[in-house]
Amino acid sequence: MATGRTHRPATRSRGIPEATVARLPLYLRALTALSERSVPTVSSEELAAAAGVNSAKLRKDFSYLGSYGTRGVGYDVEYLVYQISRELGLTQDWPVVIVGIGNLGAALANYGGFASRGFRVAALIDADPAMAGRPVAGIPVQHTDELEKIIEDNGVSIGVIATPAGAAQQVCDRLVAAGVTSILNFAPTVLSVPDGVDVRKVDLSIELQILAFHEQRKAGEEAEAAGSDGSGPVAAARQESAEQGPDGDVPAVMPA
Amino acid sequence: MATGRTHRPATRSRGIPEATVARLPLYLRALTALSERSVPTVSSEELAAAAGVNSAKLRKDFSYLGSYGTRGVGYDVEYLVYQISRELGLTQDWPVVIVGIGNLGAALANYGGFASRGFRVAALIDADPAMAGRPVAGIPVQHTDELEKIIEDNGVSIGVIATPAGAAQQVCDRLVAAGVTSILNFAPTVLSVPDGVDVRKVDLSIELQILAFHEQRKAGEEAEAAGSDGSGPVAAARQESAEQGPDGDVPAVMPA
DNA sequence: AGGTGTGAAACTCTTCACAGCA
DNA sequence: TGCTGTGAAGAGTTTCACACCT
Repeated sequence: MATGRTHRPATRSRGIPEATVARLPLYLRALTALSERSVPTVSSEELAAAAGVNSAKLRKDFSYLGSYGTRGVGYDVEYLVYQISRELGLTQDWPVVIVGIGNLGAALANYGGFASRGFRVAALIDADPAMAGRPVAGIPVQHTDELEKIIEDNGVSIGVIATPAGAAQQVCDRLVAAGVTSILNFAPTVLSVPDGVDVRKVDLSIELQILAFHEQRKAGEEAEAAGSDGSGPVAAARQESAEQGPDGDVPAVMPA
Repeated sequence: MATGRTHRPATRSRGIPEATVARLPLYLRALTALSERSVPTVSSEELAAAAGVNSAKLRKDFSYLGSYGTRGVGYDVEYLVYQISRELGLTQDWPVVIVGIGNLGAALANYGGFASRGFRVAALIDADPAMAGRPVAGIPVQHTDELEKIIEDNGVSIGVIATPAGAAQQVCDRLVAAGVTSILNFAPTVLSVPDGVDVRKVDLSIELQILAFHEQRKAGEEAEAAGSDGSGPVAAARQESAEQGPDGDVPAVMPA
């Protein structure tokens, strides 16, 4: 890793594993659906199925949060929704700005999944003066010149970058300088940020490339398997099938 | 683990770890940039920096592909581009269909990153009859009724779902029935697919929730730290900062 | 010298399997 | 009885550190 020294002696055991954190939103989504159907309790087995994980993993994940279940019964849906929301920090309001209002930025602005969690789109920002003032998803687009003012006035700490790759680092620098400490990056570039700033990235073409890898392997195996196993083509077999591998791992910190 | 493997003692040692596969596109992007600047060779250190990983990891990753470097020198850029492309299956053409042409679907259709890899948008499909015939990114949108025909005529094995959550499973079923074996899902739902079909998902709000978790933790630590360490506010401290955790892990299989 | 390739150690995450409580 | 909570085993991933080649 970069410089660091690793272990943090102190900071106590608030240690929820990253892998667990990444699944909490999944559980939350499943729980919200149950809540809307007024289901009072769920077993780890049922909830795991709804979230698409196995029950042992789910129970282990929840064990990091505390003992919120009842043996012999299961989990109280409403209570769990609250606990997970709190753990994820969704009980507070998070103003976010979206920079780069092309198709993707517009899609993000219109995406209902944000508002339903604690996220509020505080502003849309674009470098194109022609966009300024035009409303997208009911929010008027503002010019990049206003970026710093917007961040400060709204106390924004989370920024979404949906600009072309070429503009991303520059936008990122300005966001960070203005006080943003978490960035969700859709531009296909590695962003360099100072220590203390989190970056997560979503790269559409990377996901497709991973699929292509597996797709190619299937084709190869298929050809190779001709004859080795006489039991029909696809066969039934194990559930589980498609786990999404360790995907991510975005370093985000870049040593000059 | 995606679908397939597992069983089958045979299939020989073509085993590239998932974590490595997930990083190959990152390396490829960095290498492509170097290639465009006509850089002939790179060291693991330089390339790692450009891709945002550390050099030991990069060398280990490449070691799974073979010994493509030269000790004391580094890696030949063009050669590596080719080897990685081949490994990912990008030396062949992958026709893909995008289903659901809202803002997000349109963004995907317009995304240049696809064509520049081996992906070709074979068709855009939407359920809204009013969209039919209208061109998006130069490609006319076709109605959902045509889905099966399009898949078959074009030999499509990769499908992208950008529909609302409610329609996703149905679309998924039709894609699979028509022969698609890899799906990239943008709808916030767990998709149920038969064995042998890969699903990767991208959920915008999940990424934001993970950022919120860390953001909240930062705020907490900051408050808690007041006084414990006299050296200025933010301090240097842990480098580490922004690794994108084990993010993914999409189960994709959903019972009932 | 300079930088790759790689065993081995360290760490993280997942799965097992069962004790223990409602 | 039924299902949670969890120690322990197992699998996968990252990092170390150095032998080895150019």
